[in-house]
Amino acid sequence: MKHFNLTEELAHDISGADKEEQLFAALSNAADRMGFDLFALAFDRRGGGGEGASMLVHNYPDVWANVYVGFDLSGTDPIRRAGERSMTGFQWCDVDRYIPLSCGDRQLLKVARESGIGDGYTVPRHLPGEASGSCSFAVVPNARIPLEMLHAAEIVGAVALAAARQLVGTGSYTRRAVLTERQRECVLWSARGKTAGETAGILGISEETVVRHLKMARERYSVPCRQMLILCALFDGVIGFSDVYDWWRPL
Amino acid sequence: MKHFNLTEELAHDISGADKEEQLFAALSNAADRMGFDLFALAFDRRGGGGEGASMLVHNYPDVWANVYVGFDLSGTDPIRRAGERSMTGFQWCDVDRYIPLSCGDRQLLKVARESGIGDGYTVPRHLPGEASGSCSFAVVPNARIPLEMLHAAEIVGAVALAAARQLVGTGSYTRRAVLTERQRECVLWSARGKTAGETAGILGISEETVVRHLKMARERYSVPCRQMLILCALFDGVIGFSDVYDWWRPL
DNA sequence: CCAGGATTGACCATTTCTGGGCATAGCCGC
DNA sequence: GCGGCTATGCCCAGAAATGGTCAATCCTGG
Repeated sequence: MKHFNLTEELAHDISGADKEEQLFAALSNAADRMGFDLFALAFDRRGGGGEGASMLVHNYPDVWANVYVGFDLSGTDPIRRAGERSMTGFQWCDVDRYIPLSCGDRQLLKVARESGIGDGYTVPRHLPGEASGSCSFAVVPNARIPLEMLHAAEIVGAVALAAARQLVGTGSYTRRAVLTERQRECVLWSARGKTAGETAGILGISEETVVRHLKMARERYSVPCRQMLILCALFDGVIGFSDVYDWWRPL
Repeated sequence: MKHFNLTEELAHDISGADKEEQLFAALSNAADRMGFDLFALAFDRRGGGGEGASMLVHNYPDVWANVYVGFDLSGTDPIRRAGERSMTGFQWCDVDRYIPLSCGDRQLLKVARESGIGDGYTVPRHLPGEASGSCSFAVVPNARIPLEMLHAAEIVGAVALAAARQLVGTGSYTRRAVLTERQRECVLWSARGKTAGETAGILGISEETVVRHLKMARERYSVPCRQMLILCALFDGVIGFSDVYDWWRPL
């Protein structure tokens, strides 16, 4: 029962944290008790009104933290990208099962290793339209990752993310723009690669009207171009991957 | 170590399932071993258009299943709604911490109880733009919910959802085209809403060259327009939502 | 060494998109 | 009814994207 009780205990500590410092202390203790050297919790809330909030709690080496923040690597971090493709935690050495690694990605991981970060385990969580976050536990280079603790890490990470969500606050969360049915249809066909003219034919309306719908949709999301309109709709779940999937998959 | 080993064992069984029947059997066994009477796993690929876009595996009483499906209660189900607002599993008796319960919601829960479904624990998971799902474990009315097994249920549920994702079909990524680093960068900035000219300034190269990279990238994916190029890159994990996140709702 | 790919740069004609404006009609809530 | 939202249609000017061709440099694998 050792591990089980440990998980309970750590989860309890973490969920009791009501300040960032307490969360740091609890996570620090948790990482240590589970046999990890490092931890990093990142949580981002995206409010519809634009006032987002985020939290970053970690004990990564300063060298790496400075590089990461300085070069704003969070945008291209392959670990973070993999987190968008997994429903469960994953080991970093397995990221290429989730996403392809580019040269730049490998370079980033290499620099991380040189900065004192070895293998790790990341627990990702997403709330569509509201927030995304991840909680990672890692060891120093060449150290053994405590495989028997990954399930504990999964629980502890999840609890930590829930705690972070509480701390960041769900208060003024407002749903973002909603598209009308017609707008949604136009965005969908646009995402499927149709031009305004083709979409007009499909929907049986004038091309000018399709253009108008897309124009209104762009205004709702306050984006200037079609690419971003489609991405916004995708993230909001207004359209889904599977809506578009079969249009380019058959190749 | 009993619970810990049990979790490992059940997780292994479930992740080994490669058919819906095997998943049913594994979940059935898991629920039983953890002290639950009932289980239900629902997985939805966004969009719902194509075949195999969703999965439902459960051993709920027929009475309830018929009512649920017949009246299409999934749309109003408070448990499901709560699942969209939680990053971790939750007990059904705590749903009002996540969402306000309307009279209709309470009525729905009451009918469920009369149909033989007591308290339960639901593990929700979301992948932005791709899928949402939940895995619930429940007991019959007036039975004690195995509180000491909730963490195990969290793990088992997550693993079951990951398995369902594999079965439904979008789980494993297949490498189609690979973009060069430069192409990837151009696609990324394009996804962030930059025009070829702006991207050129950012990358410090000529606009013509950016256009060329995007052209080559489109050819690799055999798509005619920028929208689909970006979607393909997103599908493949070449770029991620987080890569573009902060650009499409900047201020 | 040579073939092939990656990267860079340029030009052109055509299509498409974007941001303005304008107008009619229907529907819903106050 | 009035105001607001939605849907529809049209016009225009300028910006951007697309598809095609040509050419130079650099690097890597055979």
